[in-house]
Amino acid sequence: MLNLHFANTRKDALASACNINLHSVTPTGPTGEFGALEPVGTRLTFARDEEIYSEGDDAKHWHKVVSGTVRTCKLLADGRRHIARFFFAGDFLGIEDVGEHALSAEAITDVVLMRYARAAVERMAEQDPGLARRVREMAFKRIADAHGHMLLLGRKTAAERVASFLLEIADRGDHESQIDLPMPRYDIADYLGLTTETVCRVLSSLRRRGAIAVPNAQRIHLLNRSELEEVGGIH
Amino acid sequence: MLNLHFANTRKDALASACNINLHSVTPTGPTGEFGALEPVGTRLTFARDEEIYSEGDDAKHWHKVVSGTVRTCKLLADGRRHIARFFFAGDFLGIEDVGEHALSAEAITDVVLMRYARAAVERMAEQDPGLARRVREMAFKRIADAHGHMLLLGRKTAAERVASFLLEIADRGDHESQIDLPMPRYDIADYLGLTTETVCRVLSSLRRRGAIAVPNAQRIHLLNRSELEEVGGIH
DNA sequence: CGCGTCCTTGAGAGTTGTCAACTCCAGTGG
DNA sequence: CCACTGGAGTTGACAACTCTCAAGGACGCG
Repeated sequence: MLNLHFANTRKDALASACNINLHSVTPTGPTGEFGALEPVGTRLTFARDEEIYSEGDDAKHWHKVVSGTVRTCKLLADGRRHIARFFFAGDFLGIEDVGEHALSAEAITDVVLMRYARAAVERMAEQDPGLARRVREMAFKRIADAHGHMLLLGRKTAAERVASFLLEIADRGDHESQIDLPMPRYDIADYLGLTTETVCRVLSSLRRRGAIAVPNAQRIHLLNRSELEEVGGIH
Repeated sequence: MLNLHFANTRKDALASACNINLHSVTPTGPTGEFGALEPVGTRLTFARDEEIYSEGDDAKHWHKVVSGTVRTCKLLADGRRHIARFFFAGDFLGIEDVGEHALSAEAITDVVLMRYARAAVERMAEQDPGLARRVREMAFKRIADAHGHMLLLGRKTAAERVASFLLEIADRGDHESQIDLPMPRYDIADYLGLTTETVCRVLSSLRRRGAIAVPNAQRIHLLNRSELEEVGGIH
């Protein structure tokens, strides 16, 4: 049952510090429906495998992913790990942590983030009912996602979990049937409550069945979506 | 892997309909921090095993539990079930369901609820930033709880899950070391991602180890909290 | 080109699920 | 009042899915 994943300690000397640029506006455009936040944000970059914040840190900020991929995770005392969610460009992280962070956040790839002071966001929400509503609705969406994931973790088989995962990533990505997996297999395993080996075996089995193609470890083509949906347990 | 739980179809003739009393104020006092909602609520009662709402129904209302216990659950096509949460007196349910309910809600015991029209709550939240903030914070709390439960489902052993469950219920209940389990074993199993048999076996094992006493199936005494915390995986 | 990390596959072990039998208890009806 | 009944709870024997441990292969980076 032990599942130790040691953080990769290799760090690029250039990027090992968190480079804070005081540009107050991101060049990538408005923050989705949260454009009002733009002026109060700070731009940050993190290198691959760098920690963005740690479980137990004061939750003074929200972050929005500008580019790259982030994971949030929780650890048990003996090192067993669970990944709560993957965050891609445009996703907000840390919104639910009120006093201190309940999860740690780590950069899976090199990452660019916008950082917003929680106090400032709260202040704006007190003034702007529309912003407050959008925050509520984002939180509601997260709860609904969590319910789906709990069903997956509590009741789905390994094959169903992996198939559901591929469909989820495909839905969140740009291409309908071609997906990019920036995270290693053990991250997928910790997200799905499995081991690396089991994830690999299921992927191989799906490949042999012709449901997917795996040109390289980071790229997967969905060849037969309906078969995946069948394996994934049409909810 | 099949885990069919057929709803108990026995219903008291007297209580089979949902009795709507048009009293607009509950006699049990203010709605926690949501006292402002009181005047817009309606009182309802449901009999044991009655459905309060179903997955897919329009989510037109919030509910607050006045007395009794409620479960919210999600089903897979073949009947496998997951219980997302148990709701006791004072708990709100359905807040996260925006368009339609993502889970169904069922009465575990006879239940009294207050029902609030979602539209009215939204309208009040637009006017009252304090209410909006309390709703946000309740949602954030639910997300944090869900993260803890996902860690349990994804990475804890059967013994750890049951021990964590006992501690959770004890913390949410009135007594520190005496807990009341209104739900049957298969509800606990579906909450923890286990089977009834495994839940029973772990409880028996904890009883033999002297960590708990089980005077009857619905009542459990925590005799050695620190041992439970150890088994439950501290943190 | 060599090293390290990640990925993949195999063999065997272990935890939990499945199936089955029995007990317990509450509610029911004689 | 008590036997009957059916669902829930408990326990045992066995099966199976997933994990563990191990080894080899692929790929990227220096």
